[in-house]
Amino acid sequence: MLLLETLEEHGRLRFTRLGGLTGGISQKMLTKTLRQMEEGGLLTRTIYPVIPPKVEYELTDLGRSLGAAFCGVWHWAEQYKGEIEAARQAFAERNGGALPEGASSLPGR
Amino acid sequence: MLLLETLEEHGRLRFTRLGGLTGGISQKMLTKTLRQMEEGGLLTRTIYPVIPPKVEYELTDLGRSLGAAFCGVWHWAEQYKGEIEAARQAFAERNGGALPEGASSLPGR
DNA sequence: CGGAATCCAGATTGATACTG
DNA sequence: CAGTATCAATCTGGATTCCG
Repeated sequence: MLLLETLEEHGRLRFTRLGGLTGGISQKMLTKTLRQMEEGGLLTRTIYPVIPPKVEYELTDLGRSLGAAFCGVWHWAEQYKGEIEAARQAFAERNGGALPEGASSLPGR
Repeated sequence: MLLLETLEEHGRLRFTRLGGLTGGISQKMLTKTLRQMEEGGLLTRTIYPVIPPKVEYELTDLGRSLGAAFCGVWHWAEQYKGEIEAARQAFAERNGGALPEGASSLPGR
């Protein structure tokens, strides 16, 4: 979803730039995710046979349509982010009083 | 998403029934996922202190709103399912000719 | 019935080093 | 620059057993 977003916003991008703009993604996951998206027809991968290498990624129509489809979820998350946080607080308070130590159901980070 | 769907369709459901209707989910994942959804405020968990035990799950307004938000993605998947499959075929043919054995990029089953 | 606890194989991911 | 290769640490989810 993040890559979809970045590519929607910036259009055609090179590997390193794409990684930088997306942020917080390792080079390995970037490669893997891009390949998967290419395989699924969500984007095109264009290789320029030059030195140093240059590879550009760009969403296909299919990719853009998926981005559009995710808009609803995107907005939902934005809109109810606070509500979810509140629900979590309430939940933790409800039955989180005496946890066996380090039992935060949601991973830290 | 599957649980969201099932609960949207059938309303208030008991644990075992919910698992059965959803299909293909282990008891462990069912429990875990339901707890996470409860924690996020997507559903309510109602315990009836009877024997044998009886617990019912029902979406909250927040949960239903998420279900609605996913509609776009749901439709997208339905609509472009074939296109994706075709893209994968093309991809496999493009550079899948001489794979080092057992290199199907997508996990089989 | 609705879980919790335990075990474990396999998948995911980050970190690191190497390359044309 | 745009990867690939490899190792190690998690994390995941299924299967199974036990319990009030």
